[in-house]
Amino acid sequence: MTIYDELVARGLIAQVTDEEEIKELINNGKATFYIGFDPTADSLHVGHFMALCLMKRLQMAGNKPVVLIGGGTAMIGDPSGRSDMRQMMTTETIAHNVECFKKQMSRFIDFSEDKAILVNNADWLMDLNYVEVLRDIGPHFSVNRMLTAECYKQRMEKGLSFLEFNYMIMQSYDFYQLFQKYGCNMQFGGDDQWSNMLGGTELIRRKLGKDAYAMTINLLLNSEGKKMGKTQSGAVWLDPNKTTPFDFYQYWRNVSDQDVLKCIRMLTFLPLEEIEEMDKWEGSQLNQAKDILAYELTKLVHGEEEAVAARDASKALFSTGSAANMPTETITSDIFTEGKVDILQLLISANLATSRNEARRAVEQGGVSVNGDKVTDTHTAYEATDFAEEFILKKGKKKFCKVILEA
RNA sequence: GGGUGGUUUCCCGAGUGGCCAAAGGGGACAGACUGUAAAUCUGCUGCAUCUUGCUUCGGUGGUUCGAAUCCACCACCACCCA
Repeated sequence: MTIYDELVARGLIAQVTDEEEIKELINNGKATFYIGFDPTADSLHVGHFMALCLMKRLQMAGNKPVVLIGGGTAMIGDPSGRSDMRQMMTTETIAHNVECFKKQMSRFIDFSEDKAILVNNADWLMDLNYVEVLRDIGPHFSVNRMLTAECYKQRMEKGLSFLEFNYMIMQSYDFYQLFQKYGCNMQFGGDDQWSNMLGGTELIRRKLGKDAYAMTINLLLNSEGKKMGKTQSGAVWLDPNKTTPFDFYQYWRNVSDQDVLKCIRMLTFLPLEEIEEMDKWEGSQLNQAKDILAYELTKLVHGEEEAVAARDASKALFSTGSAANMPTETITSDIFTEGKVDILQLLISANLATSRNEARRAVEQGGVSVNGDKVTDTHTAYEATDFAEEFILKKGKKKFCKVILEA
């Protein structure tokens, strides 16, 4: 099976500029391709992870990846797929994020022996001269056409600033630069990037009279059409300090029935034959598939050890198993008054509630338990000696932790 | 630059002088049912010393016994005209 066919079989490919040519190039390991990542946060998230997996797959097939970190484009902010303007980021924040990205990337992509290149578009975008760029690039873009681009459509109602409007031009310029510098003839990215990417291929054609190609991968959407990898409290991060391996595991363990197989297909490296087998599973059997998905992804992102620990902790909570790998929260004795802590304060200190009101509600509604015993009285209090033994605090069905009192 | 409309609690959105911690919906959270799924039903959703109290309705000042509601100025946003 060729790499292109595999990408199709996994449901990854969304749009391509020239299917035959792209097949020819990537199947034979002749492509030098780039994917851009704007450092808009201090950690990569699931969307980036998909792109990195795509890179890895193509790299394994002999193609050469160019990782472009958008230290320059992040100064502008991509309006694609957004209904509101991005918060402008300070130069310092961007620089910090660039460093964080670099660190995380090396976990997924092999940069040794020139097998992959990492560049930052700040290196060429920051020194551009306004008038020169206008004269050089400007004539090749039609405002009329840009305005009809899908990525700006949503913004035509809410408003689009000139700053953001220029994003497409910057991204196109990147491709043009990489084409010349590194012979980079392909750009890949999320499907929301399609119009920006086309801007680049067009610019190369007009300026250099040469062909370049673009291909987008499907965004990971759940059955309700919403982007996956987001929780109410924000993105699911790859940085273990921002999303613990356990929470990461739980996120995937809890995807809905309809989404499991899609996720396995798109995100894991499991062989397709194995996946086809799972596709036959139904009903509660899908829980196994969810476990596989969660385990595989946690392993890819955090390593095998963490994946085993997360799976273990999850078993301890939902079936039987040791409490050894449970998430822990450490408290100190300064939350004690007169040698005691009440249950409400304890919930807050263990990060299971944000206010006493919220904690009280949880207790009153019967959602809180300690070591398996339901706590019904909001005045329940504990002493230091209570924490000498195992103290497992649970709020709701899925949130819990082992509380440890620091001496 | 001119005009018009707007800014309400996580989001949408009602409220135009006291009965407003603020309708309704969504989301979130908790409970029941389940398979750590979905659907459904119930409760709940500012903070706290919790049947009392305190702080919120873009910002600042003012009118009033009393303001999310009235007035002034400022800021921001959308639309129309230039």
